[in-house]
Amino acid sequence: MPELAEVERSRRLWDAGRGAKVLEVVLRNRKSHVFRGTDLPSVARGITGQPLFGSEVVGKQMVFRFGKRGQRWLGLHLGMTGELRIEAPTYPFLKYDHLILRQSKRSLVFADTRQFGRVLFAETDTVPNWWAKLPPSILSKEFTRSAVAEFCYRRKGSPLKGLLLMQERFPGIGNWMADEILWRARLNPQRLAGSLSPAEVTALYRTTRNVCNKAMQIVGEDRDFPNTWLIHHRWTDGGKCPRCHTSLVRALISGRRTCWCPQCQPAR
DNA sequence: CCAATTGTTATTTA
DNA sequence: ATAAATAACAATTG
Repeated sequence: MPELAEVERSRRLWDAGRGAKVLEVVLRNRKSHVFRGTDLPSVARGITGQPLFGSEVVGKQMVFRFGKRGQRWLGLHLGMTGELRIEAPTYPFLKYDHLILRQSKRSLVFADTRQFGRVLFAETDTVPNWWAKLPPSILSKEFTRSAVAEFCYRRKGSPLKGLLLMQERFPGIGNWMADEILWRARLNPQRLAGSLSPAEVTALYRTTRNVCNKAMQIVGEDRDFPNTWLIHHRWTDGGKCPRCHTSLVRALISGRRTCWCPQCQPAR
């Protein structure tokens, strides 16, 4: 379930191998869709024998840097079903394990059944283009109310649900987080971005930051989301709004399954 | 066999 | 030219 917080959790998992050398790079399923456009020989050549230098995350994108100066960049995206795991050093592999980095004390595993994820690689002392062009994180200083307001205007014809899924402005937001944010901001997901009052734009901005902040905190402390969050109620039939206990409604909006409370989030 | 799936991107439509 | 909708990608599950 890779959205913002889960991606951070994954990064942290692999980061356990920081400082340790990669003894072997195992590439399985070389034809896999996750390697579309990836030059596999340079991945193997570039990482074998190199220490894990550090890792970063922006939205749903992760980068793991290798080498003494961190000049070998391995970009990972988990797509819809990707996951990172830590296994024993001699762990063999399962069917959908695509990339395994062997260290003396552990194996770093990247698996993805549906293969919408992606592996990128670059060897460069400067930041690779695919990393440099990422938008500012939602929890960074550059993510401001006015940036959200401008985006609402530019995408004025988009339903709010679709708006929040646009990674160019809301990196890391996925299906469940979008629903969570709109529910908390009391905004109907079908409302068009251009229809928001200034107060509603403020609410959208603040709630977005808030939900991201809380999600990161919860993952950091390795806790589960409280039962007062919509996420626990949105998938099951007959789910009730945790706030007012009205029956939740589900429909396809912006092509994505969406859940909301008709009482708290009126259509207008 | 059909529909659905916590994502992105190329193509089509308006 | 823009922006929004749709199809496609691949695999599994009910």
